[in-house]
Amino acid sequence: MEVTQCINFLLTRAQHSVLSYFRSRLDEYDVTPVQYGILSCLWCKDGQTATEIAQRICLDGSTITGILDRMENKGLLERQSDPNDRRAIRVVLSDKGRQLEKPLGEVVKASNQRVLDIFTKEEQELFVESLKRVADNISKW
Amino acid sequence: MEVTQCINFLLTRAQHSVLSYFRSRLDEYDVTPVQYGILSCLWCKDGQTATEIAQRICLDGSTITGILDRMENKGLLERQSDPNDRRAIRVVLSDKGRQLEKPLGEVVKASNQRVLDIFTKEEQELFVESLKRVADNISKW
DNA sequence: AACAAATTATTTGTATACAAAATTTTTGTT
DNA sequence: AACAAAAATTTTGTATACAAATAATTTGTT
Repeated sequence: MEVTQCINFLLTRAQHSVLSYFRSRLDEYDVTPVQYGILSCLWCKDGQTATEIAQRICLDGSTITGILDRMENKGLLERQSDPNDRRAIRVVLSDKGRQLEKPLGEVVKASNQRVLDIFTKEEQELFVESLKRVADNISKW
Repeated sequence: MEVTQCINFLLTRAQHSVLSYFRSRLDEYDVTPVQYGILSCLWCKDGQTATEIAQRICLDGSTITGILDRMENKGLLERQSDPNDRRAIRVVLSDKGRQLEKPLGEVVKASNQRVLDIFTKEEQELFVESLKRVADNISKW
C-alpha cells in the first residue's frame, strides 16, 4: 500500500494544512493555534487549573507547562497558586489576554468558514461528524 | 465559538488519535509513524534524495535531517553521496530496512482498516476524499 | 571564464507533544 | 497519627516540525 493512501498520512497532511493556515492568520496577534486554544478555554471560564485546561483541549499535562510558560512571558496570563489546594495552579487571564477575545474570535470564525467553504452544508456536517467519530472511537480502544 | 467546535481542533484531535494508534502498532518494530513513511517511500524507490523524500511525504527539508539521523543510527538506512551531484545525498535502505517491508506493510494495512472500520464503504470514500480536498485546497492559497 | 542565482542539505532556534520520573501536597486507610 | 496511594505540576529526555541562516555545489548568464 502506498504511504500516501494511508489514513494516518492523509489525516496528518490535512491537519498540517489547516494548522498552518490558522497559524498564519493568528500570527499578527503573536498567538499560536494551541495558545488560542488555551485562551479560548479561559475566556469560557477563567481561573481553571492546568489539568482542567489540558483535559479540555486534549493535551498531555507536561505539554501544558511549556505553553503556559511562553504565554506568561508574553503577558497573556498569570499563574496563581490555589489557596485550597497548594498542588494546583490557577491560570488567570491578563487584560491583554482578555482583550484578544473579540478579535481572535472573529479571525478563527472566519478561518473556520474559509476551510469548510469547499464543502456543501451536508458535506461539512458529515466531515465534522466523521472527525469526531474517528477521535472518539480510537480513544475507547 | 467553542474551541472544541473549531475545525483545526477537530482535525488535530482526530489526527492525534490515529497517530497514537499507529505509533502503538509500530512500536514493537521500533519504528515511528513518520519513519514508516520514509521506509515506505524507499521500498517504492530506493536511493532517493532527501529532498525527493521530503516532497513525497510533505515534510520540510530540515525536518528530514533529524529523522534520517535516527534511522541511520538504528541501522535502517544509509546516506550515500551522489557522485553526479555532490550537494545531494542518496538515501539507501539497509537489509534491516528492506526486510521490514512485509511485516510493516501488513501492520499498517490492518491499522488502516481498523481505523476506517467505523465507516461504511461510501463514508470511507467520502472521508478520504474530503481530507484530500482540504489539504489540496489550502495548499493552493 | 566569472559570477550571480538557484539548489541541496545541514545547523540553529523555537514550539509542540508525549512518556517517565521527580516533587509537593492531599486523600484515604489503618 | 502514620503511612500508602493518588493527584497536580514540573523536569528531563526524546521526537517531530518549521523558519531562517549557513555551507557547499551546481546552473545559468554574460
